Amino acid sequence: MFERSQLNKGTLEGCILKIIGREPSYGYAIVAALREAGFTDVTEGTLYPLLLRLERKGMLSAAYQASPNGPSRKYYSLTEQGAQYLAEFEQAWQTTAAAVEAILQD
Amino acid sequence: MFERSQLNKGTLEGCILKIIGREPSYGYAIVAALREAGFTDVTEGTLYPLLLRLERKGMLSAAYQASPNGPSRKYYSLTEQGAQYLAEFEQAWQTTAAAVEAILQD
DNA sequence: TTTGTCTATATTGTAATGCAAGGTAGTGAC
DNA sequence: GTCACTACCTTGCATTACAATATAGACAAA
Repeated sequence: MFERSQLNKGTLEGCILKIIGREPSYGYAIVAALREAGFTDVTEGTLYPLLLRLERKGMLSAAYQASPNGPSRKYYSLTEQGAQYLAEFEQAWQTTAAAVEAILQD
Repeated sequence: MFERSQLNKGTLEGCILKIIGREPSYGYAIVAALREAGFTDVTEGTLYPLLLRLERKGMLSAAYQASPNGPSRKYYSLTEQGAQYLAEFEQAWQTTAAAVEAILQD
């Protein structure tokens, strides 16, 4: 069986930055957005470590904010460095996707 | 700096199976095919371990054949199991690519 | 009041993967 | 006989997605 999750490597990171780039968001909501977009199997166990990694790398900045429904939410914003990283990702994605399509077609 | 190689995870494997599925081929030629398709940075150090892995998993079968230019070539062929795995990969790729595009657009 | 559900974040450990680095060896041209 | 090209292989490392597990607040229903 082919493990679909292998295809998430590298792409998830970029997608998360893109989502946060639109407007600051928090983990629980980001998981929902990813699932809706088609990453149906993404769980919190995947996302939270990833967010922490991106924060430590300086791609994201974070601030807690009270929630009306439960525990405080940790809102992430894209830093300038993160925006640049995102641009690089988008470029790389297009290049790689084109290469894969070139091979798969026919 | 975004590491483009992260996007290769999972995709390379499928692309290799696809190339071999068209007609049996050997490592050195497969590297050339990948480079031409757009995986410009792929090296033998990446490919050979991957081919061995796929062979051990039963996705590929191999046979040595003399070369007119140098050492014997190890020709790989797609097994039945490999063909099924490839089909699963193609399906997964389309799903994932659609999800990424959905997020990146706009 | 306690049970369950939804919201929300975090940590630990593991397996898979790409890749750098290094090594071996055949062929042929100069 | 040295160089360049062809052709294969192995060891070890860093990154990554993910499962599993833990913690905890809010709130409704039983």
